[in-house]
Formats: sequence, structure tokens, C-alpha cells
Amino acid sequence: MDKSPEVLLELVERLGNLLRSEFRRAGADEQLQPVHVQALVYLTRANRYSNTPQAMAEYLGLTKGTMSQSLLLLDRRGLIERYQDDLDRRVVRLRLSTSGEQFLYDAQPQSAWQHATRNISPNRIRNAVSALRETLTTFQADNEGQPFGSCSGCRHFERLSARAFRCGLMGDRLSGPETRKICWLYEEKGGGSDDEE
Amino acid sequence: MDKSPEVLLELVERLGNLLRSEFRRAGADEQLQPVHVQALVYLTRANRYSNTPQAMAEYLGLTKGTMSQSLLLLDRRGLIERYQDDLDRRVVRLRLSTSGEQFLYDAQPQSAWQHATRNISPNRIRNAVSALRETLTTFQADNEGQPFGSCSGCRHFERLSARAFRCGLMGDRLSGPETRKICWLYEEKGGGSDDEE
DNA sequence: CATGCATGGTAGCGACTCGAAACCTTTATT
DNA sequence: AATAAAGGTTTCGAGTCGCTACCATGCATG
Repeated sequence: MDKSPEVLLELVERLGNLLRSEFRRAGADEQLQPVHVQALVYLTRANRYSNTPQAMAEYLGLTKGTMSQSLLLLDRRGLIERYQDDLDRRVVRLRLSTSGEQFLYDAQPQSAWQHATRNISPNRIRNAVSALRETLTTFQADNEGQPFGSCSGCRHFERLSARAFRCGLMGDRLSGPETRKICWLYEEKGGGSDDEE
Repeated sequence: MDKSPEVLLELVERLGNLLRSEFRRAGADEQLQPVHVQALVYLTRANRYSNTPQAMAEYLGLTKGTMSQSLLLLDRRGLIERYQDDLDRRVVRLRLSTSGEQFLYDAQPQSAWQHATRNISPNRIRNAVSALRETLTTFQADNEGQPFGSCSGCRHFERLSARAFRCGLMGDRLSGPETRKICWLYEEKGGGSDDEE
């Protein structure tokens, strides 16, 4: 009998708690809750399709109502900016404000973690990443959650040339850096397949 | 430039969020918050030295005041029992009640996760465990948090015979199963190597 | 077009979290 | 005996969070 999966769960859970404490600490000066800090961090990593309340709520595992509350607060504090989408005027788009960026720069919510991995060989980290990524994919597939991946590995991703990319779903050209951001339209580049829509 | 640590952070964070959602779902029937479910799960894994509000608060990253609130609620609902320690009457000890155990049995808060790791080879899981464990240890050392490990690997652990064990710090004899539970008195066995069972 | 309905987001409600600080009781130190 | 320290509880106020209801905008049909 192997209990490794159980232990892995325990570790992820505990690291999650510590990360949460860390976010709490990072936001203490500005009276921010962990979820607020997470929201700000998310904005630094989300691509152009994923900077909406909806996507954020999915990512953080909250309802849209709850998300709306938190975003209202962040807006009042001037840490984010909200603007309407041009094409669909129901959609609200989000971006970090200058002071939001400043806050993240000062608080460094992730530094403690980065520091904690310093003694682990890149190779072992990559292995861990691979195992966790697979777990995440399976988990999301089981629970019908949005996938949230980046372009490489997405079935909509198209490479036009050495340095030009394109999202086949939305039809936009993408810059190199943007292909590494988080996208909630991500779909696994499945083998055969059932495709949606 | 290698961004793997960053990606690892992202994965742990996201899995942590999903786990949290999962706990929320598991507790919904009984009107329990995620933290309540976590507390109950903790009790199934804590050894005799670690079933106190103090240890639990450390583990979950909360203050003792907050912890006290949650435990009060769990006690009112009859999911846990609280009793005084014999030796130190300041200390409160906790245990799952029968209905607490029943709740965990019914809600299976961890099943979704267990299921999500089904396709990953035991070997890769063990590697991931090892990397995360090391990260956890470093993180805790950096932040002076309680270590929270199990007997194997603890400097206080003594093996009396093939099947008899002892905690050198507290002086108690321990049963085999108990040596695999979570202990907040854990201290890294300096120098020597870490081996897995 | 109008009607209907789905979708993205907001508002209000109530139960609960959470840290901070003050407090109580028991144990440890001197 | 006096004082300090440690484990827990209480109280307070701001905020989370799911829920339901609600308001716009967009998208179908006919």
C-alpha cells in the first residue's frame, strides 16, 4: 500500500496554508486580505482574454458576486482600474494601476516562496511541476472547471513564424511574452477528440 | 533564465485554491466553512502531542483567537469533543466525535484529489513529494514556523525494538501507527540523510 | 423588429472569518 | 509570595462569501 498521494495532498494543503499566511502578511500594511493580494498577482499573469471578473472568479474559486465585492474594494483603494470592453459592453476589463504595481513591488508576496526553493535542483523542480500540472489537469477535467493554461499546449495556438503567434480561437496575433501568460480559454491539445461548440 | 520555481508556486497556489473550493463543497451540507473541514481533517492526522488548539492554529496559519472561535463552533455542532489535559490544566485537548468521524466518512473531502492523482506513476509522485517536502522545510526554517513532521526524520525519535518506539523529547512509548501521524514537536534530524520508508 | 432568454456584472443579506487586544486561569520563575 | 509566562477565551470591527434578486447588454428566434 502506497500512501504517497495522501502525503502529496497533505503537502500541497499545508503549503497552500502557508502561502495564504504569506499573502496575509504581505497585505497587512495596506489592510488587504489574502484574496486581494491573490487578485493583484493574478492580474500580472493573465492575458488579454482573462483579465475579467469572471475569469478571476473561476481562477480563485469564488462566485462572481463575491469577486465583484473584492474588486470594488480594490478599485476604491486605487490598486486596480476597471474599464469597459469595446466590443461587448457588458464586460468589465481589469488592469493593475500604478499604485497596484507599486504595492506588489514593495510587498513581494512571492519572495518567501522563491527563497524556499533555492536549494532544490532545477531538475527536481521541473519534475514536481510536471506531476502537479498533470494532477491539476485531471482535477479540472473531473470537476469541469476552466482549464487555465498558457498557449504552449493549447489546441488553439498557432505559430505563424519564428516570432509571430496567433490564437486560433479568438483570431488575434499574440506577442511572445503574451503566449506565456495565463489564459482561461485554454484547451488541452487532446489526441483525438470531442470538441465543444 | 529558469522560471520553474515561479511555475511551481503558481501550481501550488492554484491547487490550494481548488482544494479550498473542494473543502467548501464538502462542508456545504453541514454549513461548514473550509477551515472547519480542514480542522476536522487535521484531527485525524495529529498525534497525541498535537491535538490542541495551539498546534492546530500553527498548522492552519491562524491566530489562537480565531482558532478558538472555529473550535467553539465545531463543539456546538457536536463534531469534536474538548477535554482538559490531566497534567496541565490550561491545555485543552481535542478529538473527533463519532458524528465528526461520520461526517468525514460521508463527505470524503479528499476523494476528488485522490482521484486526480490516479494517472500519475507512484515514482513521479514520490519525486514531487520529496521536492515539496524540502521546500516546506526550508520555508518553515526561514519563517520560524513550527516544523510539523512525523517521527521518521525527527531527532527525538528512538527505536526500542522492531516494533516499539519512543519519543525522546516527551519520554512516551509510541505505537507504530502513531509514529506516522503529524507532530508539531518535530525537529529535523540534523546532518544525517532523509530516507523514505 | 419584438420577444425571450442567456450572459457579465452588481446590490443586499446574513452567517462566518480573522487579527488585535484585553482578559482569565494555570503553571513557571524568582 | 510576587511576578511573569503560557494556553485559551472573549470582544470588536472590517471583510469574505454564497445566495438570491436584480440590471444591463447581447444574441437568438420568429
